[in-house]
Amino acid sequence: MRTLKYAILGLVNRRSMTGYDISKEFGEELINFWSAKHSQIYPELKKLLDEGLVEYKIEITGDVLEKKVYTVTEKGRKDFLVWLEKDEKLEPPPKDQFRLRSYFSQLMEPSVYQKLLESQLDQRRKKLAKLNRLFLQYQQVPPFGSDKFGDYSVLAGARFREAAYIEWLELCLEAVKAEIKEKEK
Amino acid sequence: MRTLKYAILGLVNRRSMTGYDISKEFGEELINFWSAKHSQIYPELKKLLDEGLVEYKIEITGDVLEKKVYTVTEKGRKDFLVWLEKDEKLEPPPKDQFRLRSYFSQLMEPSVYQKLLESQLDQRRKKLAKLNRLFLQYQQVPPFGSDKFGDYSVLAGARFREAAYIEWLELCLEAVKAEIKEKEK
DNA sequence: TTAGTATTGTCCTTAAGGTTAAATAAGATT
DNA sequence: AATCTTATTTAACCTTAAGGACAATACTAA
Repeated sequence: MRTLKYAILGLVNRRSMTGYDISKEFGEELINFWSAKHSQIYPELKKLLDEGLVEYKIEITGDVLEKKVYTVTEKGRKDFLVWLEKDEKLEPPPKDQFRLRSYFSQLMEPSVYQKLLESQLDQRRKKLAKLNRLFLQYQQVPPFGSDKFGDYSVLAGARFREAAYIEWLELCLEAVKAEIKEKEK
Repeated sequence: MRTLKYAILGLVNRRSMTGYDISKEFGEELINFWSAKHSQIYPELKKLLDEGLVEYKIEITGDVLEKKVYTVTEKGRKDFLVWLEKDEKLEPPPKDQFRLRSYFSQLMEPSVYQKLLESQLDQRRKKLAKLNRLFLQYQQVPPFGSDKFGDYSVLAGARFREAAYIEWLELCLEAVKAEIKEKEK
């Protein structure tokens, strides 16, 4: 369903930007639920251009470096809004390699699985701590309609998600530890 | 990293099965964190065969219908175990269309976003209820190493995930409702 | 002057997923 | 007994998504 199309359209709708800027955006807040390499972005921008959904002006940085600054067209804005307001069915649950490993975990030595779990936990906790630090910026929920609401909302969502993942890992870890104790008897 | 390869190898390692059986497995517990269409499975099986990681025997159903029953080879089992025990860095967060919409939600009328949120909530709650029903089967945590541990673990994980998603949706809904009330004044 | 950042792009491979086709089997119905 | 439906089984074909590798040039600040 070409979702990248709408991610880009949405970003360019906020403010004019270059392909490089878009690329950077995917490395900031968006990274918690969307990403794309520049090798996807540039071809997609070209496509949007062909479809008349965006247009660009060339700006010169320094002496010669040409930047293509993209702006959304009226057609593009409409197209984006139609997508934005669409009520869709749930997507299939995301693929998750670690869950796949856990599904087959009985084939490992408990101590090996324990190590994997601890490594995951460590990484997830660090990630959550980072999200929490970002979250501190918000003294209160920014009002819906304000610039900050989107950022706040997805950040809050990412925190819930990570916290839930950690809960799950802890549960698994408990079970493995119990097993190891059992064995020692 | 050809994760489908390992998903299939893991399944076939449990018990011999046909492509069709594998296909069905992806529609059951696995569906909470992995899936694949048969149009991916058959080519992958052929590849695994070429690599000597699986082999098959033909069984006849009825008079003529040939079933290819796949079994993992020793080489395949080793390959699978190496993957299984690998400690990997976190994957990038999964793409999520609804989060993307939320990120841009300020561009919608609050009432429109409210409808979207309520629809998502409805669907997620139904899904969680289904997971909870399945979860009732387990009186207690099955011991690690037992057949059921994998099933239990990923089911528990799916419950945490859905519950967290619902929490997030509720938080968003609160914010939008507050905004609507504010406006009415 | 050199290292790092900015900027735009192509090419190639694999992964993913949808559509269609085609044949047989098994069970239910008329 | 004939027929209808649903499940089983394998497979080709096509499109999009994703991500890594390669390439080239320009600007900025230490």
